[in-house]
Amino acid sequence: MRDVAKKANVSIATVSRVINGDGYASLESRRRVMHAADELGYKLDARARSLKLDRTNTVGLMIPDITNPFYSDLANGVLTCAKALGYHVILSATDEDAGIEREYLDLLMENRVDGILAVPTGKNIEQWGEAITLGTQIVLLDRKLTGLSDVDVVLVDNVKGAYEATKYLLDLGHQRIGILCGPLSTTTGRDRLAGYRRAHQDSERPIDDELIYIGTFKRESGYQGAQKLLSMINPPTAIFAANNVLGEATMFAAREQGKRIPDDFSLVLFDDVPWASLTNPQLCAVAQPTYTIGFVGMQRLAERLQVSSNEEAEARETILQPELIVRRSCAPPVRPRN
Amino acid sequence: MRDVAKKANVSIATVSRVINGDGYASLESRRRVMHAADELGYKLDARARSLKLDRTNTVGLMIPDITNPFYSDLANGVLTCAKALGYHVILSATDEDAGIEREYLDLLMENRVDGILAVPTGKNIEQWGEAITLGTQIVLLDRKLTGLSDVDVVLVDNVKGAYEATKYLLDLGHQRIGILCGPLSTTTGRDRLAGYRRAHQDSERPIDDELIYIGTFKRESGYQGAQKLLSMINPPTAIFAANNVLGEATMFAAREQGKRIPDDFSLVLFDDVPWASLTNPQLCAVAQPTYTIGFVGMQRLAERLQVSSNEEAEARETILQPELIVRRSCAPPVRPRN
DNA sequence: TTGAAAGCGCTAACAT
DNA sequence: ATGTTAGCGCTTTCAA
Repeated sequence: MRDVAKKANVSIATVSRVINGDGYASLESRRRVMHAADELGYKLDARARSLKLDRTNTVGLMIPDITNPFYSDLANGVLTCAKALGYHVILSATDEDAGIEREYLDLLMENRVDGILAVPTGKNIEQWGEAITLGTQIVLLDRKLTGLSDVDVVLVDNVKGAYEATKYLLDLGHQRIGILCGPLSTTTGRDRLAGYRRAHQDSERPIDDELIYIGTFKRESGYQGAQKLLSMINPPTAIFAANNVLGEATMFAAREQGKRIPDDFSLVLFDDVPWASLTNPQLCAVAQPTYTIGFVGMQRLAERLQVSSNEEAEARETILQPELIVRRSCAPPVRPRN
Repeated sequence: MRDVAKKANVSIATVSRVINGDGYASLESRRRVMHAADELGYKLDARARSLKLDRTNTVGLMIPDITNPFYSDLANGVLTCAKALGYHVILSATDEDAGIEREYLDLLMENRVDGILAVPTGKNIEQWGEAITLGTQIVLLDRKLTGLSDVDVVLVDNVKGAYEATKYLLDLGHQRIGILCGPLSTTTGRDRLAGYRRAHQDSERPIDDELIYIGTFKRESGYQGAQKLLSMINPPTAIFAANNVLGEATMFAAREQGKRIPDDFSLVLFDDVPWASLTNPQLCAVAQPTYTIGFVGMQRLAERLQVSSNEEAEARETILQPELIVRRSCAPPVRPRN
């Protein structure tokens, strides 16, 4: 900047003004500065500016796994909205690991991002609380953090989605419905299980606890869970997989055991995927407004940042609606048991 | 930091030393500083530090589309390696748009990222050249930039992959093989077409130019291209889709036209996807070491950053091998024509 | 072992 | 319309 100023025969203040299109500057200075700037290949230093202005125009985004289409679609929503609003985003993948999550949280705070969007692991409630206390602007996506009010959150009605999926299976006549569930440290894990339970209650059907497999949201867990359920002496006639990865894993497990869908058992996923209608059979799933979660989350965060210095904006909870997409992977049980 | 110093009754220099575990500091000061620091909820300011140290430990990553499993897997490789090496990454999606790419390039440079990893659109050769001239450390992924030597690049042997896919179809007896190709502004577009051509030459089969559909790597393009090819009077008996999205779109187009795979036409994709073996039929594809491209790319960049100030490290080109995965979507043509 | 002070590149208040 | 200057939070040389 000094160099540009020298070359253009003006002060660095003028250079600053020209660069920012801000204050006054004569046409002549403007021309000279511009010229000198690209002669020298000058690029503004965003760090220095942010140090002065106390804002980085950067937000942090933490998701469990970028290769899961749910999260990558969600991230896409964030990126798109962020771009429109002039923010850029530092992305980090936590792999559902509490340690990694803490590490990234620190990192983002050290970089003084303007705000953070996160699908939290659920295992660092205290740290998140601390971050909020320190004044960090946070919007949670997809999952809540129990005990942490005071945070904006954008999510889907998981109880409802799971309820409808389970109800659909029950109405088809299934008596033994297995569930491949995520960790109970997450609200998505808990709520989807709750929906499953409530549907049974409302239909006055008992639940065999053997049919509830609680693991993680990852492939291996789904695979093991599906194997276990499918090889029971009295196996379920339907399986509800609590996310897309678990559902995919179930398909593989079924193939290996030579089980046919929906002949041998019906399958519903929570979380639809683009290729669900290309599989054999086409997959019945609870669709979520994935992209929207990210997009709206970024909007909320931006709104918070506008009023930041004002009084504490009170926490808002945005709940989006899931939708059951019926496809061919579900059918009445062949040998219904009573 | 000043506050911490005050509270601990030491100078800010000492605080700095303690925080960095660097220089000398008495056990007593160390203790006092640590105490004061977390009493006050002190967090180092990475921006200020980077300003001083002239390095940000941040790299930029530019990919066309995060929802494409190829790029998200690649990004995953980058993230994983970056984490291991202590870098964090600013992610941006260009949507194959030259303007957006330029914008992000500027942004990353303004933020003084230590280096940039990019799957370039191919439309901003000049800007990339300029960035390099200005001393930015760059590693290109998946695609080269013609006319730009001097850049590290990590990619797959696209000619070979396309050659093998096409050869496989030719050997099955197909005489009319359609190709859904990406933009020729990208080396992936050009090279995959080149492989297709060379396979024909080597087998001494003519190519009907009507069968070559050059579009973009996006869904709509694939859909239109597939529709066009499939509704020809003398349609191809096989289609080679130059990426996974194009292949997926072809499946949808085929379904709408009531065409069966592989009965009515065979299908091969460039770029395997996780669910390729769950579709009906299972999809034959050219698999790429996607994650590795990202991982190795980040490694290369880190290596460059180590020697940066030394003499110019000369550009290295890393070429990984693709592999044809034979699955059920290919079969001999039903009515081979001569 | 510790402190004082310069300077990284920028913006903005103030002075001209 | 333009220039001078303080200061954002940090590291590091130099001196004590």
